[in-house]
Parts: sequence; structure tokens; C-alpha cells
Amino acid sequence: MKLQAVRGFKDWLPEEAIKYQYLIELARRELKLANFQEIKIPVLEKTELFVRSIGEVTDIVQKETYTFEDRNKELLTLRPEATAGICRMVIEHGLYMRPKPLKFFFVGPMFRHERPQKGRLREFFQIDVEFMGNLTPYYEVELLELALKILKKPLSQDKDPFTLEINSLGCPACRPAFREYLLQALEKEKERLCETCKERLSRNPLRILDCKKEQCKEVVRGLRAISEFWCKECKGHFEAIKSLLEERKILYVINPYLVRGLDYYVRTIFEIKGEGLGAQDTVCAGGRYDFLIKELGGPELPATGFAIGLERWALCIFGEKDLPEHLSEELKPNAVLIPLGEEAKLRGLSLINDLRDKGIKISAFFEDRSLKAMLREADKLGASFVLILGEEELKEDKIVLKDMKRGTQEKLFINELFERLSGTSQ
RNA sequence: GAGGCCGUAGCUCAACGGUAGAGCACCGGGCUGUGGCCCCGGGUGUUGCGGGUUCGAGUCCCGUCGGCCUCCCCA
Repeated sequence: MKLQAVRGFKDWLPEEAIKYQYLIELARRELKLANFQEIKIPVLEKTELFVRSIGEVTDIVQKETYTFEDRNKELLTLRPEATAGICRMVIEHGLYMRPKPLKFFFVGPMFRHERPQKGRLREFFQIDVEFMGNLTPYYEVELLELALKILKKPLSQDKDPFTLEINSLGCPACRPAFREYLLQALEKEKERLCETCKERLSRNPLRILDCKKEQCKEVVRGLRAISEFWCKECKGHFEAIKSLLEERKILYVINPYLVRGLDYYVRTIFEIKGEGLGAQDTVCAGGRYDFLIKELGGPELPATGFAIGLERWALCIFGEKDLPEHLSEELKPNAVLIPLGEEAKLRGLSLINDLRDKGIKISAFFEDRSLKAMLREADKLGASFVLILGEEELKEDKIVLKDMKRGTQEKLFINELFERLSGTSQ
């Protein structure tokens, strides 16, 4: 059996890595401008954290986590999402005592044991953004706008492959009534539901709302909407969000059947869907989790957040197309040094260091191959310039600078090199 | 976790149940101080893996691993 990567775990070849780096950098810049602070949480947490946060009966916890025993018999889980870990961090280090709102972001891999397909991996990267503090609709809209801004950043202005869907799940004051209603109403229609939805009835009836089966959709269409059950506060809150979104000219769709797979959400939840992704089209999703921190043993601290799926985002932006030129350029050296002979190699070793200190991206060939062969290699690497340092040049403290695009070359003093190369750096 | 399609060289793909091939890439040479173009030469392979049927399997059957699609679920 050939050695291969674990199913659903992907290598990033340079051409892939450069795309992800580029997107992460764009997001990072935007988040820092909004004064979000980058943090890091562990890949591994105690299983209990996810059971208590995401919910014991959710699909994620029941069948999608990588959970195993440590050597000391403790149950550990590879994080399937970042919010729980960040809440734990906030509680453990008393960060809730810092000036609020707390604004954090984190970029890293998440793990879910699902059947892989396009846009769905077992190890996937999220850009996770969390916002904790007294929440007014202004903060929520600020965050929604930020999410959309980040997603659209790498696209030209006329392109917008993203749609924002929002809904409100109500709060502990009003959601139980809707849940009760759902249970009663669906119990009567039980026979018309699909098998999975019959099971959901006892476990997580809200999830039946976004079942994709036509038979279930029909049943769901006959139900009263969740909005009819919102309490006065939730209703007002949602109205405020809507009017602010309109004020900001942010297009949105109200999806009354939008629910989430994680138990901790209350009130506003949202998904941003992208084009060209197939069945896995949610690029970004999030919502409010006002009581999670308290439930995990911290103070009452309302919060909201979202996560961008990096690989899905990249599919939206780059599709199946070739690497854009500005990124393929980044994989190329500005110059390649070809020293000929032992003495030249020694001189070359110090020269490349000096040039790198001055910000020139340079690679060197120290092999005993023909000049021809090494020039060919330099060409394949896409080097703009080649520096040839042979014995003749060395005697005069000079070097040959060859412009690979023009095919011209000149001999100049080594100490003139930096000046000649510095303007040409990409 | 359920169903469907697929798996041949590094890549894209051919090969009726009868000797595993092409293009690109790669390696060597033409050309030991000058790249791209060109010419010559090289197939680089456990046909994903393991069984079975057959005189004979890349091809048919079963299992398994992996990919894609749908479901499930979600980023």
C-alpha cells in the first residue's frame, strides 16, 4: 500500500498555498483595521468543552468529531470549530475583565469526520471572528458588513457571487414556545416526514425546517413561521437589524427556515452563500451566542461571531482557473545566481546573503553543471535576472547581470548590483 | 454513515477479453561561459491495492482504498 495522506486531509502545494496565504492576508489586514486581535487556540480540547457548547445531541458532536483517549484516559477532541475554544480561553484567562467589546480572530484548521466532497474536507481552515460585549444591532451589522467586505475584497467591484441570508432563532424567552408548537404540529404530520426528520423530531426539531427533501419542505411550508413566536424584544431586535442593513444598502434575504447545527445560537443567525460551489455552498456563517460563555462557567457576556471557510472561499474566488499572474509572480525569484568554480561559489555564498539583506529575492545554483543547464533551470524558475559569477569576473570584482526577458546582459561591479536590482523587485 | 459514477506514466488521456500507448512534463545528448526555439535519444508503469472467473484481465466479478456527485451535515 502506497503511503498517502489521510482521507479528507489535503496537502497544499505551492500553487495552492499561495492562494490561501493571499486570502488570509487580505482578511487579516481587514480585521486588523477593525481592531480585531489575532489569537491562537489549541487544536485539541477536552471533549467535554464541545459537548457542553455545541450540544450533546448535535450531529457535529455525535458523529463528526475526531475524539480519542489520551494516554491518561482523558477524552480529547480535535476542534470541529473555534468558538468553543475561544470562549474557554476568555473564561480561563479572565479576558472578560478587559475593556469590552472583546474582538478576536483566529485562523487555523478544524476537523470533522464527514464524507469528503468538493468544498468539504475533514481538515479545513476557518477564519474565525468573535465579538463579545454588550451587543446592539449596530455591532451586529458592523460585523455582517465586515464579513461581506472581506469575502468580496479579492474580487473586482462589479462581481458579487455572495448572498446573505438571515434569520432569528428567538431567545430563551420565546424559542421554547416555538419549539413546543413545532413538536405538536409535526407530530401530527409525522408520517409525511422523511426518515431522518422523524428522528430529528425527538432530538432537534428545528433542523427539520431546513431539510432539503421535498416531502418535508411541503410539511414545513404549512407551518407557522418562527417570526410569529418572537417576543417583543426579539422582534424589535430583528427589525432594527433589517433597517440598518437597508440603511447600509446591504442586500439580504430573510430565510425563515435557516437554522444552525450548533445549539448555542440565539437570535440573529446568518449564512453567506457563494456561487459555483455545488452542494456545499456556505462560505461563511455565524450568529449570536449570548449565553454560551455563561453556560461554560464564565460571566454573562453576549457575543456574536462568524467563520469563513477558507477552502470554499478560495473556490469562489479562483474556481478552476489558473493561478492569477500576481500570485504566480510571487513564486518566482527576482534573480538567480550562477557561480562558476569553487572560488565563485564561496563569493556567491556571501553575495546572496547581502542581497537578501537588502530585500532582493534571490536563489542560487551551487551545482557542478554546465552554465547552459543552469540557465535553463533559471529560466524555468521564471527568474527575471541571472547573475553569472565566473573566474574572469571575480578577478575584476565584477559580475554578469543577464536580463532574461530582454535577453541582454552587461558586466558591472558587484557593489553596483543592489542599485541595479532594487528597482526591479516585484 | 447511505446511494451513484470513476481510478492506466508526474499531468491530461488512449488501448474489441489477446505484446500497455500518445501529448505535455522529465532525463541525456547535439551545445563544458549563455536560457527560451529546434533536432536526436530515453517510457520513467505493481493499469490504486487484494482476491476471483478465464488458455489469457487495464478490460468481467467481489472486496478494499482513494476521488467526484447526491443525501446527511456544514465552513
